[in-house]
Amino acid sequence: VSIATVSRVFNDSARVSEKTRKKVLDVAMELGYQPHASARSLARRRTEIVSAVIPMITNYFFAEVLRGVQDRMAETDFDLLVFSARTLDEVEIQLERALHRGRSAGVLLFSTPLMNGMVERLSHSGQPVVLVDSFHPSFDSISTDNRRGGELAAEHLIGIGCVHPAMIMASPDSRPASDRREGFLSALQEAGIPADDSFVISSAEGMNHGYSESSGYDAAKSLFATGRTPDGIFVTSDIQALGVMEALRELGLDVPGDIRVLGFDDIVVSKYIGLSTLRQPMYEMGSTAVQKLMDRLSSPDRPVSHTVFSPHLVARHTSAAPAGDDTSVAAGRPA
Amino acid sequence: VSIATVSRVFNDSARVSEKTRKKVLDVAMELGYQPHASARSLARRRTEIVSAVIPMITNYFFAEVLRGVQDRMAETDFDLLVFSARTLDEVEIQLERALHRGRSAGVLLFSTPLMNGMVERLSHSGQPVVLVDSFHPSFDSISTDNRRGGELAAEHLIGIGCVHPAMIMASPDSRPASDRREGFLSALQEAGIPADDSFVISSAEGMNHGYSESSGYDAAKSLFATGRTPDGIFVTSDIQALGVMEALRELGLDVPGDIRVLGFDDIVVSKYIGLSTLRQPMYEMGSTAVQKLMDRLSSPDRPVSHTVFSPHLVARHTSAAPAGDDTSVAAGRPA
DNA sequence: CTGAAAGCGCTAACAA
DNA sequence: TTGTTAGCGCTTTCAG
Repeated sequence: VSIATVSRVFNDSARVSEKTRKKVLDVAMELGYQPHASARSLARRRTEIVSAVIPMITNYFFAEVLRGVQDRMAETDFDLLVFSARTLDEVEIQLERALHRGRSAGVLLFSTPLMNGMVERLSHSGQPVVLVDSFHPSFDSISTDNRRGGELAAEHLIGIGCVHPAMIMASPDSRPASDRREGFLSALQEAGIPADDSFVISSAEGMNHGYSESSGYDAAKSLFATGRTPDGIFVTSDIQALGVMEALRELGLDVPGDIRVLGFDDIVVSKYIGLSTLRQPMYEMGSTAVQKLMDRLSSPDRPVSHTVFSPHLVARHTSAAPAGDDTSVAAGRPA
Repeated sequence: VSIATVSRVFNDSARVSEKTRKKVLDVAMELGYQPHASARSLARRRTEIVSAVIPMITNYFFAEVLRGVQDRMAETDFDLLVFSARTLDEVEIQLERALHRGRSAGVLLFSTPLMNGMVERLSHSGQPVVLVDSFHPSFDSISTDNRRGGELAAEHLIGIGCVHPAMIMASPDSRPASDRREGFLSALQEAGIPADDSFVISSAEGMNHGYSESSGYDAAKSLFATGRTPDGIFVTSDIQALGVMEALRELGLDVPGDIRVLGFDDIVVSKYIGLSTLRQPMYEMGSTAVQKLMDRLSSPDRPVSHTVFSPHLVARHTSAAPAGDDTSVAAGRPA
């Protein structure tokens, strides 16, 4: 019944007899005793908290990734502090808050390009960081092969017979969005379609880097306002695609009859509205990110590692080929 | 340049001259000094963290509520610890974790009926709790008038001419779901439709209390398997309604031509798929919850308070009345 | 294997 | 207005 011994018990120290361990545990249970988190981390000089900094929690993409994060985290003794932001400026503020006062042991930074002094700020903080959905040579990261995603999009659209493809992308400041454009355009050219930037229209900026229903809606409207009449549209996210489809409906265009739509992400609702898309393994991205962070926490000197997932096509109703064409048979409309 | 003085500066104590305050702040800035969170909360005997315990973060309803939580929280010095769970059992585990070791100053408990020993456990923890989307006389709470929601649903369906309404609800264990049923059935009877429980089919239980696309899908399938042919369906959540609509599509039924669908919540995607629904002020529920918690933290002895929001009808495409009928003109399909 | 004692970095009386 | 001092509840040498 000493004090150091209790500490040993709660830290699984080897140097404590089975007998006293049990005694301590019993009494602790009876009294409802639990070691105080703050005192513990003060003494140990480390916390058991990880921070997640997330631009726009509304975005369903993050909801999926978060599930992976939470599930993996539940297996550890760490808790998750969530900081969400609506704009890039807010991300910096929230990141600052996350790094603040040594509250957390490490941070997961989502979909945020590392600007200006952020790299130094992060290194200087001493906290390990893992980048999710972005890249920087100095930090562990998880991302998707967005260029490849763009290529797959172009190939699919061409495969189902589109001859006038177009693309609606999020802000060009979003690296994933511009990588997807690059892959898309290059695959079009590869296929003999003389593609250039006029094939691409960018969502209005602002909130959430253009990844929103409303920016997709606006972009679609302005696309048709220019007089172009594409027969297929690749959109950089499912969430934007929802807005695009709403706009098409208002324009009296039938999907997939008059025009095909292909999104990106494969958020949960996509299945239920029959939206064709390029799937990112969101859940895995989340859980892998946590794993990477745990690995680095336990061995800080390991080399920086980057994991890149490949997107894959999920063809559904909105990109169904004309009857008789079976290029998209693979997935088809669910059931 | 003393130590207590620095503490005073960082705690906005009045008893420090403008001059030294500035000096301290300057030096702190230069050195990048920040008071250590754990040490501070150990000394003060209180943390600046609030825990949110959320069943199934995938559910878009929570994503919306969380936005309200985050926004309000950003105005305080508190950070948010998120614990998500997939089943009710997991909720208990996560709640336990949230109350553990005094990590947080208070907790927000979402959509969870207080079972068995939970009331005592919560009171015993010493941490204030605010219930969101559930009710218990002993704790502050925020909820929606679900019974009224059910009534509104029935009135709307009847208003657009439905004569054989049906309802697909989540698990009967979900209090919001059964309150909605109660309101729904009583309004039907009020209108002269001899309604009883045969009008209602409950989603399969399991994950997330039946609030999921797949459980909506399954329920719709089994509803029609019984041979019933309703001309309108009230579903207890938009998320389930997505599954219901998918099922109807497969059954070859046109919405709203053959049958009308009315959801609950008004999650973001509902607007984009034209789903009629009963809107809960999710954002406000989240921000109000945080406010209530802050209030209680600052004055623990205030009387328990309960806030009840009223749902309101958002009529869209899926409940459009036959041409010529203008009962649902108010909202209509979004421009 | 167990206890004693010295902090971890800060706050909060209490003096000065 | 500022400094001194005694903890907050735990971990961690260092003895025993």
